Amino acid sequence: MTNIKTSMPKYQIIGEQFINRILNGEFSVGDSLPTEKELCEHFKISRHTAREALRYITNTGLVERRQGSGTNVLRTSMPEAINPFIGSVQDLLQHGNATIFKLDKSDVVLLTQQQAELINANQGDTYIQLGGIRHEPHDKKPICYTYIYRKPQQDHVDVGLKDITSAIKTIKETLDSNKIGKVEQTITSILMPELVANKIGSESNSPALQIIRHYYDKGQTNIILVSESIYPAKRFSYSTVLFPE
Amino acid sequence: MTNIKTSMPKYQIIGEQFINRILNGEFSVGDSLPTEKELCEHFKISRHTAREALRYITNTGLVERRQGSGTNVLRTSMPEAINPFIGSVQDLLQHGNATIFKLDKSDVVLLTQQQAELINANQGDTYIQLGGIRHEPHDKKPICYTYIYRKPQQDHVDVGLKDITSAIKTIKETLDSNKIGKVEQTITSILMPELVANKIGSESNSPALQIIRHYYDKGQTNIILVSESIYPAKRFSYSTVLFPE
DNA sequence: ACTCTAAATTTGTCCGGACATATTCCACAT
DNA sequence: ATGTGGAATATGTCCGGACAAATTTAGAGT
Repeated sequence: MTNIKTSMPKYQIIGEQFINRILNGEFSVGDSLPTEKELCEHFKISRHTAREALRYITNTGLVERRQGSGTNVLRTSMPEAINPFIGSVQDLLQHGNATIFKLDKSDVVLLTQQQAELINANQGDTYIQLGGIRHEPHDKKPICYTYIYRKPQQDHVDVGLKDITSAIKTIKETLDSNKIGKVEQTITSILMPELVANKIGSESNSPALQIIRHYYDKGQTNIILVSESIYPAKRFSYSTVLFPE
Repeated sequence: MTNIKTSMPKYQIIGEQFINRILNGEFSVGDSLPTEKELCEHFKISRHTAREALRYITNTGLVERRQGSGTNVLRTSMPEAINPFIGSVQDLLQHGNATIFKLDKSDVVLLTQQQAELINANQGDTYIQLGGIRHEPHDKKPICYTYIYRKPQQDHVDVGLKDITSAIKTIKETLDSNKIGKVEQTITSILMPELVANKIGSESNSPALQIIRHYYDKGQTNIILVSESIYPAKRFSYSTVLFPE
């Protein structure tokens, strides 16, 4: 699966090539990559393009460049992608806005025992369930699969969620930071369900992070909605910073 | 404190300027930064330098660039510099004090590739490694297995850790709350290693939560020690509450 | 064998230009 | 109003060149 797309820019083609060679063990830690000049001559490209290719590789964190010295291999495996520190509701929503949510399904369901436990509800309750994939912006790489649950409350939000065309817009309006009192968040470890694995291009039964969030209103008593997100652990982890006092 | 250093490159000076303006609230989320052309004209620079400046800003994660559209503000605070308050270090230590840590092993080890990646160190480095089981005080059921890593620093802490009889006391003293500046915490999902599974009576290869904590000193530059805890997901999850700022 | 210096190497910064591609905007037709 | 198409705008890719700054290498001298 090198690349079907011929439309990839030169620097990216060359960059990907070296990234793969590093990951495949053709370069060891400490080894030097070709210099800009060597890349120019070998690939018949301008120095600018060679530099862009090396920058592309550097951005993965696999190599390091030092003026006067060259480009050296730092690691031979992809560093884990770490999600940005989320410390407040604002951070959470900003993170949501910085990524793209692609709706996959919209249903009204009767909660199974398992689902009910997850979202602290009762088995057999009727809930609106949305499912979707969260992507990096302008990148096809999926971040996670997210289910959104909402207890029907016979209001305009219900109507908006049930209609696929307005569902995302409705979610964004509902999760406005000045409508939210608090968010309870529970993180645990599960095995990637096959259904989700297929949709986000991950491996079934591999370790996965499951983050469940309960969004409460300003009064902190009513649950606005509940989300369940499943992240492949190979690519993502959850980081926080704690300060004394 | 604009810059005493006149040796900063143009793109960086301009980039820093806009980063500060974003952090100071001069731009809101969704606002557009000047276009490349506008930067060129305003600062009398080439398009290349303008692009480098915008790339410099983009690398902070504060803005996003889209072809044909422009440069838009994604967030107005530095992802790493936020003051999140998910729980305090005190809470963490309190929990630690309320449980019993039973030392299982004490060694000086050369870090494997995997271990080095975990604790952000270099492969082959010498580290003091402690392993132990954390119990509830009135319950024999183990909570988690914890590894503690410390880079030898030729001080009394080293000596204390290496001696089994004083190791636990030394850990408690070292992690005294008024010696700690911050704790960075990373949570991910793994499969329960067989070695750990046996010791805490869990199932091998079942989903597990792995929490890695980096304890920094008051200056927030030196790592005092690193801990890695493995929890069986069937029994434990990690919960936090987020509030609006 | 060693040190110091100068040259060569390599990346960093900055300028100029050209065309490609994605988005936005507006006039025009429906 | 609606939407369709093309112009204007904005970023992306790629080329050429020049000099600066850091590092490495090689050589001269002791």
